[in-house]
Amino acid sequence: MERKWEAKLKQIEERASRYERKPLSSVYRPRLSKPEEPPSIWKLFHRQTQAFNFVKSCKEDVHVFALEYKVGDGQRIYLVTTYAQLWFYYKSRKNLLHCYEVIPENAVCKLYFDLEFNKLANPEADGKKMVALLIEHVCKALQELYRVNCSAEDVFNLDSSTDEKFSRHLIFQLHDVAFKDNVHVGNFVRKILQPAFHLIASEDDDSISESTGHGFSHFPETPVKQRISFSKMSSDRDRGESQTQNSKERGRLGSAEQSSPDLSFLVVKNNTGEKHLFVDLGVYTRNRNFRLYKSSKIGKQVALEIAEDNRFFPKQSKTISEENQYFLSSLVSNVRFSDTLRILTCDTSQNKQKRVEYSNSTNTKGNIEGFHCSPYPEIDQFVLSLVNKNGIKGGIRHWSYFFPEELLVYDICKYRWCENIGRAHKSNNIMILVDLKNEVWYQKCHDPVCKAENFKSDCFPLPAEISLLFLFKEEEEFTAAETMNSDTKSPHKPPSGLLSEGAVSDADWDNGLDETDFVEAAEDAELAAAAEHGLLGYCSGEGEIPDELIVQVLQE
DNA sequence: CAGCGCTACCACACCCC
DNA sequence: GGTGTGGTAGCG
Repeated sequence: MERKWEAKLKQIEERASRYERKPLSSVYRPRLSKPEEPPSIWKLFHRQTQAFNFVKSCKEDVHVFALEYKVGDGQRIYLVTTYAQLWFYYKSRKNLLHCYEVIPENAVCKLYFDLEFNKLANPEADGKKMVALLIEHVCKALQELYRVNCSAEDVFNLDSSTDEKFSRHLIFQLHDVAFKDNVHVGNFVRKILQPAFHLIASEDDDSISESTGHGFSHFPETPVKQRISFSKMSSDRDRGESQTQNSKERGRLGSAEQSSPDLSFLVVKNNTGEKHLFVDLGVYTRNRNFRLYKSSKIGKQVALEIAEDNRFFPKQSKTISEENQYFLSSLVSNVRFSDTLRILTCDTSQNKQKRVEYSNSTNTKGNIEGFHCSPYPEIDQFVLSLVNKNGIKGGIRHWSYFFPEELLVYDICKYRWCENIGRAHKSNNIMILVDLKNEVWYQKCHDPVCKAENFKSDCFPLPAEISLLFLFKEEEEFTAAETMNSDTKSPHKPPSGLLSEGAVSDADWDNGLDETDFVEAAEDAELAAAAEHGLLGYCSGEGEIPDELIVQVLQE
């Protein structure tokens, strides 16, 4: 949502400055293109958002490419055209020398890797062998996690190495299988490379050989650099998950084999001697520019060419040249549509947690926690009503839910009234505890004195409407969780316009709908159901709620 | 006239010991 | 010293 606002704002500002520079002529004359003209689409934009807006307005199957045009500062312009037309002008390699595919955010795409290491800093590294081992590991993971069969023959292997640098792009050509988008690809890649992270976390050089073969028992307590994307909030849970994942993997690989995949071959040194992974994890961001087959970086001579050890060979075609086939295969977001296309997803534990928070609590064994608002907005409302008294507007700083006890613990901010001392604490915050099992609430606090005597206020019954509502909501959430589950598990067809071969209809454009909206709509279904009862809570970013809304809820 | 999307890093505030 | 936050240089 925030992203959309930012993008919209940026667009508006951009438009404003454009009109200031070039005001509209007094008479606006729209022109129609001649119907007999062949469809030729070749449009350049200075701004990526403009390029994507044009793509959306286009009936044809067009795509955004980035062209480097100034040496040094990596400045790019954006080209919108079809794959066929780009290839027509591109194939001669006389112009368009520094082209990048823009892998659109939220677009279905292939599994891909950017691999590199400094040859001088890693004189003993055998790049080809490392690529082969990586492919093997990835194929195994695809089989284990998604039951997808593939081998090195399905991996288009492109080389862009120099004397100093070993550099490869791998683009997986899976049959009837693609990822939901490149962020999911990144999640998948990080997940399957997890065992390698602890190898680079340690400082001493001997740890590589030492730690291999010991399996996963030496996971570092602190998340290493690459895992920074996982939030602090979910790190414990995430660690737990990776452990179970690892033990599963251990089981599947069998006891005869090593207890865990040996990924030490992925560890390389950069030119300052620091340990890094052979796999570049920085290429799975939104609208990532990925260099095209036969393109070079501006200012450099080396283009991406088919690697010596490439084992992928496209199908022979009478209408499409072999080179064109390779070109099309190299495009990450060129996913062939089929009725049996499977879309793979890989959420981070952060995203998973979001789902868990709003789904049936019995699905999860561990306790959950969060900030500002819990999965029970009505209870949040009630708690907020308790801490909004005498002109003091308290808020929810943090909440935790303990499953066995069915206990919601709210850390309150700003409001510090303590029943124990009969006044507000000066520097310590209080807690409100909601016991869902016994349908009561009570107060405790962080004050050391109160803590020492294990102070707990009297229990007060929860309002009947909250207890009742809780029962209702549990039922709704159960069904909602079920639907969500089947949705994510079963391979589903994305809405048309999402696939690279489908065009976005004008209707979609007018509605401003995109794939994210569909997903959000589905996830909000249960909240919408709650809203129908007129009791849905309301949470601002600050955890503060308009008074009139609280009143409304309490009256009901 | 005009790139984009991050992350790593730093400075700083705040809190609690 | 631990932890959160806000701003930014610089990387991919």
